[in-house]
Amino acid sequence: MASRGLRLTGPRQAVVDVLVEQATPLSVAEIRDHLKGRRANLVSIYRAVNLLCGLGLFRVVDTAKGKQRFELAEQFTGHHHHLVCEVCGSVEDLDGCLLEDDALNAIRQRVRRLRNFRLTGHDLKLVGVCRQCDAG
Amino acid sequence: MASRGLRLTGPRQAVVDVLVEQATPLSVAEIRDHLKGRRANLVSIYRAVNLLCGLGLFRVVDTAKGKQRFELAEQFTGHHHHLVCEVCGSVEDLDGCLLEDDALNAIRQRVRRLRNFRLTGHDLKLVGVCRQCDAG
DNA sequence: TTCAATGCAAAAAATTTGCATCCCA
DNA sequence: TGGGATGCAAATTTTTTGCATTGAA
Repeated sequence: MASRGLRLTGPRQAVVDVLVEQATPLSVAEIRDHLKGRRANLVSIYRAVNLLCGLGLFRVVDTAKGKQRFELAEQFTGHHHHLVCEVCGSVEDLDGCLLEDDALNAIRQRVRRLRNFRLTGHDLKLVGVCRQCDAG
Repeated sequence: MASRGLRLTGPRQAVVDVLVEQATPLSVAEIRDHLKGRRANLVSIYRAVNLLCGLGLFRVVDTAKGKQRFELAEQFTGHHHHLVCEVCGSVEDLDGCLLEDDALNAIRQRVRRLRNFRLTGHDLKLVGVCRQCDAG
């Protein structure tokens, strides 16, 4: 960070630590709720996640209803998918990839030719009902 | 709708028509911008899309930054994936499914056993750069 | 010691709710 | 004509911005 004239400050370190500890994508409000003792203004959390997304260290995950969640970039967590509960909105990670390389390469070429779309990645959301909601 | 004591009113019909015409998921604001002549208050659009989602006729698509987009349910459009531009946020539909039935069934059983998660569907977002943004 | 980062307040954007009026069935 | 739906206004929620002060390097 220093190389870009940026500083590793208390609030930023706290936000990073929370996302490292939690294995699941968190909203800004959830990050604040997990700070426990350490302090960081909500505004600073917003600025931190946006900065870190821009640096490629965090990633936005669109899973919640109209709320953005954030997680560590794939270079840290490895590629994975998400189990999203359609009842309560909870999110669990599922390591590994369900898409075959062959299928992915085929689609990459297809959308390139047909739509001039340059595929750079993908995001698979597995929707269903989680343990808690299925029981209740 | 009548069977449930609901009414097919002007604004509701207008919202449905817009989503039928457009082949891509639209936010509430985008729906309003496509009304062209017909009138519907922004609040009524919110209430309409929420009602129709509840009835299973519309579907929420989490693609935009902190905004929800809506499209017709799969029973009308058929199962498909989305090409999402990471630069401008535009969304295109891509018909068909990239996931093999075998892979899907395997994962359904796996998450059932390991996580007690009951899989009901999935959502694949193909991320990349669209024609316009790649050119500019 | 300097300039980026913070925190407060306030603005902006997105969504929901209350209530009197309207209008579809 | 009655009860659901609309529209306006106002309240909530989520996110961003302005600015004086603070603090990491």
